[in-house]
Amino acid sequence: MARTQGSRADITGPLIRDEALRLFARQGYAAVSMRQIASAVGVQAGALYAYTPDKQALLLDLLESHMQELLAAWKDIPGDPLARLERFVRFHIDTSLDHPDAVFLSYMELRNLTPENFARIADLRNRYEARLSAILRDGVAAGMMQIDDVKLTTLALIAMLTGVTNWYREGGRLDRRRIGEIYWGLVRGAVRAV
Amino acid sequence: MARTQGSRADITGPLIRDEALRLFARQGYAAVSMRQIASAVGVQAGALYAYTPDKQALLLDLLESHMQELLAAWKDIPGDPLARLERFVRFHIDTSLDHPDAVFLSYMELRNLTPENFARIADLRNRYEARLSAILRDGVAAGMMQIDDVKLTTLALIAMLTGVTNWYREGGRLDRRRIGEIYWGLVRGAVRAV
DNA sequence: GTCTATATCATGATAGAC
DNA sequence: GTCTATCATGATATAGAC
Repeated sequence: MARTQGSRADITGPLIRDEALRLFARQGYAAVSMRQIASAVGVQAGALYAYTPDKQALLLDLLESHMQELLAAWKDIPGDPLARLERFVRFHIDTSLDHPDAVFLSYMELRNLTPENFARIADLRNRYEARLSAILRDGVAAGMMQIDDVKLTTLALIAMLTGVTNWYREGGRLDRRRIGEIYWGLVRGAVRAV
Repeated sequence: MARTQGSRADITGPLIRDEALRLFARQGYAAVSMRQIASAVGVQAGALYAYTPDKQALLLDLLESHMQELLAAWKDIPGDPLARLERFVRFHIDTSLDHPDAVFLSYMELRNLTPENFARIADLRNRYEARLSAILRDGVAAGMMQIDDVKLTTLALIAMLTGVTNWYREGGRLDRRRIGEIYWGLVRGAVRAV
């Protein structure tokens, strides 16, 4: 028995997520219509509702799976806090540049989440920040870093690293490896591990 | 001769700008309706159009005057590059905390500007960043700082400093002076001026 | 300068055919 | 699973009275 007209359930779902992420990041959640997403996917607007109950659930899904992926991807290693910090810096930059749209969404569209959904994302974000805080604390304890305030330094460093997505362009003046080196130099100095 | 009904031209203009800034920052440009702004001001939606030709012009006006104010407020001083850098750090943090909504808008709603309007804001932003780059270059020339890449370091530091608006809450654990100290410590280390 | 009323259009979401 | 058609709502912006 042949499929019904134009059914492509296997690829439509991921496509909706991809296009929604791209459009939300470029124009903002509120500025993007369901018709616009549907058009980018190549279906009619009504078809989207076979995959998501509503627009808000689509946003939550994008943010939540990004944060889950981020948490799952980072594997700390035992040993020298300085080596762990360098790995974190390069990991965070690489991941941010691999998923610039998701990173942008994560910082910009939290306010468009319902309070309950916001709490879920904030919790995931806190767990990620705690990974960096742990490294900094260990570095201080080992006498290898000098840090006035671990919590503030965590937030400051993450803001600095995430900022690469604001200006990085593929094929630009600096490649990723070089960017990682420069930022690692800044971070190493900031924690007085020169 | 008495004024016509409810006319308050002297205060309505600034009020519209204040409320629009507040609402745009909290909900996003696209998510805020002209009715919503009017309601916050205490007039009907139609009255807004006596002050702005349209919603886009209102956004441009807010962003442009914020950047102009920022540029006008920063006065560099001759002398020790390190002292100049410290002043810049404290200035940027204080200004960001004084105008958190405008700072947020400046980073967030550029994408909702028309290309022409975007170019105007980007130009102002570049001029501001150039102020910091100049200090860093002087610091390197004087042998007081070690910086791999002045342009990148400029962007990294500004992203870090601006990040305070993401978590700062009036009356929180740390006051502004202490925050300034901590960030200055991070910056001083990052440029190897320990 | 502000109000009321309205023109025009786009939106999120749903119903039912296939 | 997708389409077409549609409902109900709310958007920007304008016109004309006061």
